[in-house]
Amino acid sequence: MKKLSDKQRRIIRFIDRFLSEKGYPPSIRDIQTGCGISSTSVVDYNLNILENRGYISRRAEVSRGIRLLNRTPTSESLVPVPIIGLIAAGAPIPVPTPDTWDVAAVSETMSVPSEITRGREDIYALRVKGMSMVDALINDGDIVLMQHVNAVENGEMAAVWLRAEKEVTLKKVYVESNRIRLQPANSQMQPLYADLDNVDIQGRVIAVVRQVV
Amino acid sequence: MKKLSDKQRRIIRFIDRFLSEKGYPPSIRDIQTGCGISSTSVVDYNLNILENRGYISRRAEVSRGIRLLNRTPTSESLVPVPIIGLIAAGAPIPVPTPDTWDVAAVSETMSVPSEITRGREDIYALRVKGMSMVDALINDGDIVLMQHVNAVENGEMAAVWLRAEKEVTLKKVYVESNRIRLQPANSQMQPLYADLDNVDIQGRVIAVVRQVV
DNA sequence: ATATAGTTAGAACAGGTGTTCTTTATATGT
DNA sequence: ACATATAAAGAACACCTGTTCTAACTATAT
Repeated sequence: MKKLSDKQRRIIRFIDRFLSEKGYPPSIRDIQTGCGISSTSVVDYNLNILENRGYISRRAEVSRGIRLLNRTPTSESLVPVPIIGLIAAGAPIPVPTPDTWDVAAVSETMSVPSEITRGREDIYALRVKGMSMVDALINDGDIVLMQHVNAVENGEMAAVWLRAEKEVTLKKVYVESNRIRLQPANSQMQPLYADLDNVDIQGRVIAVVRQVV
Repeated sequence: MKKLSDKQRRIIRFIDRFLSEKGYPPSIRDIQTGCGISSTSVVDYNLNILENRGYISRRAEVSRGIRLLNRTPTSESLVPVPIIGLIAAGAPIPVPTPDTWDVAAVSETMSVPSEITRGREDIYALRVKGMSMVDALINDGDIVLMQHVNAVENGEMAAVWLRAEKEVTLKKVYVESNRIRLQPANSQMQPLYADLDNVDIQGRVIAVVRQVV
């Protein structure tokens, strides 16, 4: 696919700016003056190219009927996720309740793009306390996005409660004949083997977010 | 403040639906037929009321110049970030250019909450290739959000290019008298010391995102 | 040079669109 | 009942705006 011309890139950027500043799309003549183009037909010409290449969509005969594609196609939005507690060694992770699901009832929330939650609704977040998860490449202060399930597919990362050790750990879970292999995210480290009835799956790890600054 | 009439609430809901479905605001006549209203002047009349009460804002004489207020107070929104390349051992990270800043010109983008970018504009993303960053608690496939700067404050995490070793590494940077201390994110690991003119600051790390499933 | 595709210019048309005016209807308060 | 404010109807106007047409101008390749 051919690259966009300088003018076409300028038009897209202008539409974007105009849209977020004013809240409605620009008319062709807005684009004309805003990008210093000599004729409306030139704008029309380049808009058609942009439409054919999938950058915008236009509604014929509709004034300001331009929309930017590929960018927030409405399906993309912010999903509020409740931060319901801590994840730390020595204590099982908090179990989400109908109450803590409620974004309004929880003191702390974060917003994540729906890209990440992908429509899954039963998602909550935990703040990591301490360095006990470094073998999972998770640092003190990181936020772990969890989904409340009590079984996971082989190879998925889960919050695992080890009954005997009284520890919660984040590992990839593989069920093998009569034991469970817990594989650290850091593939250079050795796996851990646990008895079937020594492990409780407490949730599935969806994502890890570390805000540095 | 008086309550909105049934018709006015219907109008607002219609504008909202129309906007998210089509990507551009409705015309007065769109609202008229969409809400089953008998005259454009009635729509105009009610829109003026809605504007006076702060529900919408209108641009006089501008077709479809309606915007919904009070919704997404601009404080929280999704910011598109271009993913401009890879970060891997043995090669410096790609330098963002005016071209790669342009979200429209880049093949891959991700959306992050403005919570994370906090208004900073010159932010880009890199995908981590390989396991060379495990000492920074960063895994193969993670995405690193960067800000293009060539100097950082003491203690900030930066992408550091080591000239002699021909390696890029992510470390907390501390300038000490005549050398630079590079502290791994994993505080259980030992710091590295480097000569002042052996290091290039290539960018500041804003956040790390690891999507597991 | 010649041909071809890509791009630009200017003008004009037809319909969309916000606005305004007058008249009538409905509600609200005294 | 009366006065007043609020709401609605319908029509008409003037400008906005997408579209289209023709002509000219580049650039590139043959």
